[in-house]
Amino acid sequence: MLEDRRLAVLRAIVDDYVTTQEPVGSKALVERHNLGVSPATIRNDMAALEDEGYITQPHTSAGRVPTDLGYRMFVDQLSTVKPLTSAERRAIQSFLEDAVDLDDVMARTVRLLSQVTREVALVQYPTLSRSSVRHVEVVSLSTTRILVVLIADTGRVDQRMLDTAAPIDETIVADVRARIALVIGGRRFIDVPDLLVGFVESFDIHDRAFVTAVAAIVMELAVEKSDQRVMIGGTANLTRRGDGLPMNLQSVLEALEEQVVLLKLLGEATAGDAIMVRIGQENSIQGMEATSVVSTGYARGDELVASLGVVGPTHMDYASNMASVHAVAQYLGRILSDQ
Amino acid sequence: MLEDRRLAVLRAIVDDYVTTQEPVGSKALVERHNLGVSPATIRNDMAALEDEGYITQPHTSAGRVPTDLGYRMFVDQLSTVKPLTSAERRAIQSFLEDAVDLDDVMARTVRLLSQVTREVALVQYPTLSRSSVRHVEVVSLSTTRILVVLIADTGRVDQRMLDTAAPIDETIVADVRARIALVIGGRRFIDVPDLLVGFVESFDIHDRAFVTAVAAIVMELAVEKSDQRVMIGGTANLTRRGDGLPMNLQSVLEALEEQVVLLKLLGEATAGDAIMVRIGQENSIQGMEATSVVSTGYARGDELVASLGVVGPTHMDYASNMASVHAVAQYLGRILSDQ
DNA sequence: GATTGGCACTCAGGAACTCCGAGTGCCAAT
DNA sequence: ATTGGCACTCGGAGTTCCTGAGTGCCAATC
Repeated sequence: MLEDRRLAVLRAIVDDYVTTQEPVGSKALVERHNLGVSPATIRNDMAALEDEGYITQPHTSAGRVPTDLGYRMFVDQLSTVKPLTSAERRAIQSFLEDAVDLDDVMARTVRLLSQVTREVALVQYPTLSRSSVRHVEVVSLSTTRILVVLIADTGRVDQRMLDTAAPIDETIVADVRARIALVIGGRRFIDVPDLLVGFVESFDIHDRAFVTAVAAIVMELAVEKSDQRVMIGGTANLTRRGDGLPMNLQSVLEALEEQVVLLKLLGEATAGDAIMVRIGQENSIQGMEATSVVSTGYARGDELVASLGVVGPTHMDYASNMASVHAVAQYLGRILSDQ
Repeated sequence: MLEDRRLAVLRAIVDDYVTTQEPVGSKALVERHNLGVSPATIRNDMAALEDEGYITQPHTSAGRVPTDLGYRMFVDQLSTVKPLTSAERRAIQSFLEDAVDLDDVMARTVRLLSQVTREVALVQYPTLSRSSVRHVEVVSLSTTRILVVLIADTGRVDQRMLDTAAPIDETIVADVRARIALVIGGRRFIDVPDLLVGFVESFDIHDRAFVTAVAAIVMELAVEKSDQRVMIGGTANLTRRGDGLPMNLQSVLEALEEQVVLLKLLGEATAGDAIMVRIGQENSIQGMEATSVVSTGYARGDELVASLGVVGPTHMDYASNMASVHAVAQYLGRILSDQ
């Protein structure tokens, strides 16, 4: 009972602080939420919560503000994911299904997510490693220039240029194209390195330098470059909050320009399709100590292929954002699988 | 003589204001620049400059600040483009020439430009219209799903998915692939629509629905989508200025999220390889009334293929930024042509 | 006619000060 | 355990004052 009320108080504090952005006091709390007790009682609870590290005072004689730990507790208590309204669902669906290609799907998703949550949205491109090679193309652009293109069954296309020392004959290019397609076509990206064992040796010794280079590029495309892309949108939302920005805008913007950082932010979310929330300092990235990340994986069919999520201040609306992230991930998965 | 000094005064005001960000007064002016006259004389000149609309006072009894018109005059007077140091040149060159493919070149360029100028950098992907088709590929991903890929001689790759109503036979796909490659391979993108006249009719009537769809996509890729991509970077630089931000950060960030807006910003710069500067309100885009754009075209070989530039507050360092934009455009062109 | 020193005037912005009220902790009573 | 009472704290809003950088104008000078 006592414990119950304390949790209710914490929840109420987070609620109020998220909406008003101002430290919340005991009196305001009993007025707005109908807890059936007096302010004095609440004060006792608040003192206890402060001792336990869930809330803090910006200065003596001011209301309380949740700490990272407080948000954490709050989020952990959130069991029921608030469902979206049917209007929202319709909007999401129709917005996404007009997409014409993978880039478009990603672009629409990031836009959608940032508009719905009013936070910064991140969407990772489907990873190649778990999908397979739909098509591989080797094209000569000039006598010393070759373009290698890999097309995944997710619709993702990656290409890479190759400059050779000596001119390459078109017949060899055609030969390589045909044979490499035979070897890795339809196979999983993750198996590509194994499949290419011995591939180079099957060619005439004169051509091996070239074939080796092509094989290296294919491997690079299939493995190393396989999850390098993240799309970002809604950065303008960082400035939306009332001036009381608890985070350094510049450092956040800087961090968000690094693909590597974005991948790290999302990458830690790969554990299943659960919704992951990283709050403030739980997040190890330089310059993002005062931000939270809500993310989850999304699937194509029944395979997780990548992650998406939002980044915002620690005093974000976790409940809504978790619901939105969840819903968008669901619909994105559906779109990817349908098509 | 008199006119000369007025210009010198304007130049000095812009110089000082750009560095200090504070209204500049007559006394400070004679101290910092060695104009051989007294403050009183400068005051007269300043009054005249104000009458002519080149400078203004934020409030009575404060120093002067350049107006958009003042910056315009200043920029027009800048004849000599300040050359970069040889160290800077080396840095640019080595940074750009490590790029592995077109995406990488663009990413490096945008990063470079934003770091050198400390402004927001924009780089447009090479336009297709003036380049030619290096390769066209039609691949069936499934029986009702076709992927069309167009590769330009600039190294740019565009793809587009097509869902068909009825299943398509692989032999037809191969036929279309071969014949369309024959028709438009090696030709200029700009000529593609003409070349495709009568193409559909050369097929069996049963296949025309499919062929029409493919042709439509090829045309779309070749023409409509031909200059749709702009890369952006360095948005964190928007927050760098001392708090006295004369522009609304949010509206600028919002505007910069719209590809269309970016294209418009750069698109107006296509006139030759001259450096174009659009100052404040000269720029018609919503939300960017307090920003300036410095941009120029860049060439591949001797053909202009697209534009790049920087966006920043009207009180940017025009001389340096113009030099940087010019230099980066030069080197980018060189890299694109070399390879 | 251009330049200059002198001078009265303006006014934004910082410093110092006051004051209010939301909020707290603690305690005795219930 | 809860509550009303009460003394205490202190950030922030509001006010006032003051300074100094900067101006415009004018008469004197070159």
